[in-house]
Amino acid sequence: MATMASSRQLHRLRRLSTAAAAPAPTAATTSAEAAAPSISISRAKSKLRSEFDPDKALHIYSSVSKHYSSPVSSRYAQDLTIRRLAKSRRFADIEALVESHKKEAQITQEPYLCTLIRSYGIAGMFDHAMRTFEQMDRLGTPRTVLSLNAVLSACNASKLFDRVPELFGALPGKYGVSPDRVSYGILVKSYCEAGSPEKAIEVLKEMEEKGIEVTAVTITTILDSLYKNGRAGEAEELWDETVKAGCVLDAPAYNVRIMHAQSLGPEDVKKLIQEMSDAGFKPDTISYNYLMTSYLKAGMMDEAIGVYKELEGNGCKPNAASFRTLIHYLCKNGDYEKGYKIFKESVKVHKIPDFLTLRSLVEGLVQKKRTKEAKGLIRTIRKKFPPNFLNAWKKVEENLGLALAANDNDASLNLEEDEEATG
DNA sequence: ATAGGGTTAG
Repeated sequence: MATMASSRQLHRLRRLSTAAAAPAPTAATTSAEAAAPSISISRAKSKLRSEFDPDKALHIYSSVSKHYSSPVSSRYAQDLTIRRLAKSRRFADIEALVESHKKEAQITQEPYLCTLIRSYGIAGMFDHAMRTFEQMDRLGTPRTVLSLNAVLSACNASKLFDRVPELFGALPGKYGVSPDRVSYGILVKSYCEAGSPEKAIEVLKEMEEKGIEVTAVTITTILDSLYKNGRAGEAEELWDETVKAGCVLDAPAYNVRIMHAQSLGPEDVKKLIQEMSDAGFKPDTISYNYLMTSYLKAGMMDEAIGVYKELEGNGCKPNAASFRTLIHYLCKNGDYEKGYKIFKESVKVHKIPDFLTLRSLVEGLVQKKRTKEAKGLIRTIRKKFPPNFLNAWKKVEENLGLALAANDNDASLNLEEDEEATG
């Protein structure tokens, strides 16, 4: 299974090499919709999380979408379905699905229509998003800044960062809608994503002149971009100016600073977490993950495990990244037994790490002759993962079978037997 | 009811 970071990179590359809206040669059909039984949104969410087959994802989503209640409650399910379909380049199916929603009675409600614009954005189908925005008069949907923001956002989501400033200039006049602080936030994001945080800072000046509030969200976008472009000095400057201007920075803003401090060392991270607390913002899982990671990078494994163990006491829960990072570094350090313990905890809360981490864990366990643990891990993986993951996993198992035959005479990993034993 | 921060290592 691809990691988040690399799949995002792949997505970017893919977008550059293909016309996003070009339909895949698969048949456009939403026939699943007719047959889908009704299920609750929360049930759909949990099913969608583990469903990697886009057809099945579509089926699950369709079964819930007709019970549409509000944009918020179905957003997660909708986004996930679109992402699955887009990843498989099923653009014709996405179009069929989204267009079918334009026939719903709620289409005259702007928030509902915005979810459709959003879906096209997530799929990288910006021209469809734009067309939906333009169709609003015909569909009888009143147009406010909400849909303006939706279409600008879809432009960013489609990675067309250069087009956002252009649309920001043209659309308000053309459609008689004034941009608000969110619109400006989207504009700022586009400059940052295009690698020009200095242009984003100029936007801040324009906002001040026009009396539009600059929020912590907008500042955080720019801080992140400055740090990522190696401009830490300018980031600190912006932070100080923002505080001086009386804008309240919050937990996500602190986390951007902590992200940067992480590369400086655990002491710097600890100091910032303290500063964050003192300022009245509760450090969250993301903050502590940075602390844990900085310990791991410094080879301070016990301290890192300490951070992990204290998460709960600090009112936080480990997330998928906590497990993955911790197990990854424990393996790198040869602490496979400790890694296995953490792995078992990740299974309990349904946050199993990615393929590569699991591979290095099981290989390490076998190498250390912890056959029982290795078998336990393999049993769990077979139960928990979808078939396309298991195809790659099978190769890992096969290689281990060879390694075992060569090094270990009595403990062979007879996987067929194991499979039967667990039923 | 729209805009922000995350995870390995190569």
